[in-house]
Amino acid sequence: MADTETKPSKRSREAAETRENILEVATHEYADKGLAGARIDEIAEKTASSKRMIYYYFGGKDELYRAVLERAYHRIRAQEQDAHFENLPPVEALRAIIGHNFDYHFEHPDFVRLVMNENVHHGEHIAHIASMKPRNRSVIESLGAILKKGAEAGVFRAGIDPVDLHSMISALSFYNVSNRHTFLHNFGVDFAEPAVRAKRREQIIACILAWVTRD
Amino acid sequence: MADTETKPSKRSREAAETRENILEVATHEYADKGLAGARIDEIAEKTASSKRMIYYYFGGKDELYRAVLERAYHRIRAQEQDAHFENLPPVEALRAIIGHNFDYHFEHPDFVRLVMNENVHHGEHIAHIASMKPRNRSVIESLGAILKKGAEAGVFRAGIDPVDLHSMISALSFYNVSNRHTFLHNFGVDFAEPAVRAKRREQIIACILAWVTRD
Amino acid sequence: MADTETKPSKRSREAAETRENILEVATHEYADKGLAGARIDEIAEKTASSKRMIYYYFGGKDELYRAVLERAYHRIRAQEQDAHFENLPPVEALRAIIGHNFDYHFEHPDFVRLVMNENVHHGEHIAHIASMKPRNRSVIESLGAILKKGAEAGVFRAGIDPVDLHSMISALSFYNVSNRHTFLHNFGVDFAEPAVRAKRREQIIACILAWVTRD
Amino acid sequence: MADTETKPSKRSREAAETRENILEVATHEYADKGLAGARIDEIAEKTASSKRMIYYYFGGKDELYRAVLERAYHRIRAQEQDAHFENLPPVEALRAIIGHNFDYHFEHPDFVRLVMNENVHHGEHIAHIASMKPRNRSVIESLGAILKKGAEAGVFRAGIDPVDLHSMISALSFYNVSNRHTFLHNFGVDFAEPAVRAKRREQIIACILAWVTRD
DNA sequence: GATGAATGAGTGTTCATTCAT
DNA sequence: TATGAATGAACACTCATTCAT
Repeated sequence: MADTETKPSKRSREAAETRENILEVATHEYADKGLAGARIDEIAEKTASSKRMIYYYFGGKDELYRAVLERAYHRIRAQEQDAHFENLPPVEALRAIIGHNFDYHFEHPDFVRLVMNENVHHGEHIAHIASMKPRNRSVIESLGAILKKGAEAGVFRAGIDPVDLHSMISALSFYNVSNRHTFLHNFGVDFAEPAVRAKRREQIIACILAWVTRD
Repeated sequence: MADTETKPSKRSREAAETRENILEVATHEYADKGLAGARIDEIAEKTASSKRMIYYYFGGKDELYRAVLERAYHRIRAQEQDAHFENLPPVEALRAIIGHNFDYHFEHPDFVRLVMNENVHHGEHIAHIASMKPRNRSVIESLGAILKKGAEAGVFRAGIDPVDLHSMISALSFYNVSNRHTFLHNFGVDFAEPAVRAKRREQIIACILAWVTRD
Repeated sequence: MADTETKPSKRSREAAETRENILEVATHEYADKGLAGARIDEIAEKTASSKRMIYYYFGGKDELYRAVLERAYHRIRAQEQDAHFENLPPVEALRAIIGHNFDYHFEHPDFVRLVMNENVHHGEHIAHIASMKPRNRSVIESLGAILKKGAEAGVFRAGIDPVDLHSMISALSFYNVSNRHTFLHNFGVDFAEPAVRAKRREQIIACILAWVTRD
Repeated sequence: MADTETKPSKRSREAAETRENILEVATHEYADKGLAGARIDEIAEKTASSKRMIYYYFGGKDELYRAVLERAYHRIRAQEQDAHFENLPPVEALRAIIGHNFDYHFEHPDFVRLVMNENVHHGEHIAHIASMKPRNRSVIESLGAILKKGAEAGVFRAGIDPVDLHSMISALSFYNVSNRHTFLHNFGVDFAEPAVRAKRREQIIACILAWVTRD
């Protein structure tokens, strides 16, 4: 029956929901407390299902963490691929990309915190996740195309490595979320405050544009 | 008694050494595994003394962590205060400060990782540490003085908030250490490689200078 | 319906095959790991059918174990009954019986291990299996007949209890399989090695014959 | 101080008692239920101390099992070494050794059951215990000396391998304890009944002597 | 000041079994 | 009859912390 493919059974649909529900809860817990600090019991409790199901679907605490990490990365890459700024003039395209990246970090603190945690663990878990590199490549290619167009148009310096550019954008976007609490305590400025956030957004765009345009 | 200050007894000298030894070991453990991931038993084992001493001197796991965090911050602020670049011309001074900050992060990954961890914990522990703000102020004052001198000299734009400038420098320096592992996995570039590190050092300096200098 | 016996339906034939397949797999698992050590999931996985079928056909882990145990005992008793040595002269008949018993143990380690396991469980499961005693009786009767014939012929001592004789044969045959691993480790001799096995076979026959013939 | 060696502190004496108490309880539990069937919680409960102490002293379930196994073997070998029958005439010495071995098995069913369990586990744990072989050697040497003396005196056959002899004695002694429950169920004879036991003791001695003595 | 022994609450994981389709 | 999903009780093991000497 064609139906079996187009209409998944009620059972399997519910199963997918269970899985997704677990991932959602776990994402928040791991982001909030880190891999070592999160508790399987607590994740299970906040879930619509049970602790047993976590083991049924994911195998264990670490494997669940990896599934969470993979999902988080897939989401940001998917967003990046959805956003097509290549048709804009180079400067506008770069402005848009930086702004988009900046906003994404702010709107997805869980992603930022998962990445922090993964670095705390020396990236040992991300190493086990395949299928990540092809997605990363497209980000770089996109930046590369804009840089090339801008260089040809004489608005950008030539010779800028798109990976370097990406690290600049990423570093400046990441910090606002990753270091929010210590920065607030040390300097009394909360990056999450709307006014501060808007100001920083412009500064970061300006900073990077200044870097790519000046000789 | 004046004696206790001028001639510390053998006992108290040894006590200070024990304390320092514990802090050193604990710094590395907390930096390596995070607060939740670190183990008191493991810290004690790597120490020249015993688990009992940790409780004797610091009270518990969290208190030890706070002592470690405080010590790490004191050290970076001390270094920053030792480095006096105010007498250099503004551009040179800023170059020196950025380079110094960049290098400090690279040479003290434990500090970077402790700060990451503290943010994972929403800065709840740094909040309990007093005596941090005065030290932070001096960093900002130092940058403020340079900005002012540069603006007066016409080389820097006017109206730059030294706190914003500090966040720029910090973000760009921090990222290379904090996100080293995920960046390596995703883009195949290891920030810790000497050539990469040197290149990024120059780019970061260039980027910030481009931002603060007048067009 | 007579049909159900003479022409088993396809369904019931398949059902019998499913049952038998489960028993075969379970026999090996229980023999290998013991009742407590065996895992229903693992048994189900190695089966051509599923975990649900185990519960459908047998009821549960313990009941499956009993079915396995019963089947294993039925098989050895069936073999013993198939082997008719009563027509041989007493000494030859006894030789044949001992040799046959010795070989059976070697060739059916799963049976030996199931019996070991059952004794570990204080024989609580075998107690629930009916229909075992009549079969055991025939072994004893067979030995009794040979002993009687031998005593009458003057080659065996009189007054030997066939149950005692059976326990001698059984003990000497069982040990080679049941204690193979510890004996190998302790004394460096592997009963399963062909040369060792052949030597022991002769010694055991000789030993028991010496016992029944000497005064 | 010499005292520290001759007079162990109260603490360490109590610690040794705790260890020993755990071993005693664990021996019985492992012997009763097997490695897979025994429960750490249950062992802990029957102990004068706690579950945590089991992990403190032994490390885990398997390691505790190994400690139990090692202790059980050390005890039987120690008993064997304490019993000196070498000065008796060969036949009497052998009688004594067999009787002693037979009795030991009856009086130490835990030992027998631990060995059964170890064989269920394919001897994988005993393989990790060092220091067992030298002790085993002395049993064989002892039997070898008796066999030699008996052969020289013309009462025993020449050429009997003491390891073979040991396996005969061991097999016949072991079975009465190891297979007690199934034998009782199958043949209605309880090896543990005093009369049965006494009868089997004599039969086993007679059987082995018949085998080793010259016709 | 220093050490090994002890503890209880918790932490990840596994198990036999049952349910819904 | 057959299958994947679900369950709760139990299980082995770990942790920060305290006690006794």
